[in-house]
Amino acid sequence: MLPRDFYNKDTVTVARNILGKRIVRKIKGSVMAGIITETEAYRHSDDPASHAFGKQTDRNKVMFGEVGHAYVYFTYGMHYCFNVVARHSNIKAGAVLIRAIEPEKGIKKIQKNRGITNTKNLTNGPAKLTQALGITKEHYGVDLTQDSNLYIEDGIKIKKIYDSPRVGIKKATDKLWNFKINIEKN
DNA sequence: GTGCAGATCCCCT
DNA sequence: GGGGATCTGCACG
Repeated sequence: MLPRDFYNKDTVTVARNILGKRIVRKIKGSVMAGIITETEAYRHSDDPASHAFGKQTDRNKVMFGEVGHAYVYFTYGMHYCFNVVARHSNIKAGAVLIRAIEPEKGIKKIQKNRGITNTKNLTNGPAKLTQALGITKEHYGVDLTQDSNLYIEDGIKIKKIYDSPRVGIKKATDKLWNFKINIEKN
């Protein structure tokens, strides 16, 4: 697993550094894993698009807690999104949204969870990958630096990172806090 | 290939 | 009571 201090840096820095790392998910003996290919940074008082922009609430409290834990939230009435709490210690809250992964292990299980068999659209979206890996609100607050049924470990080396505006938000669209890599050309 | 409507729950005001 | 860090299917052409 990645150590705790990997997440104890500026949220934007962690969002870049975590590209190419591997998410591992274990369910009853079967193992799924994938390489992180797209992320977004969400910070605190300087980021109106962040769930932690305002005060601390029951929903966002994990973003104010210890780094390296999972922040899972439910949205649009049917989807879960998966974040990792990460911030420099002089900032109160922050998290990195995992938007896409490249499937490596357990593709059959992933296809079953998604209910489709094609390989392109399996995990290329924030709600798709949570469905694919079976991540739900039961993972809210889970420590990702411990060996459990969900954690993050070192992965592959990265060459080029592409910076873009974040997706699906209406505030702070000037910030280029969406980061992705191209595995094919890596 | 593009674009839009519908699904449908939880949290915050 | 309103809107959201989304995905899918269907319509159109």
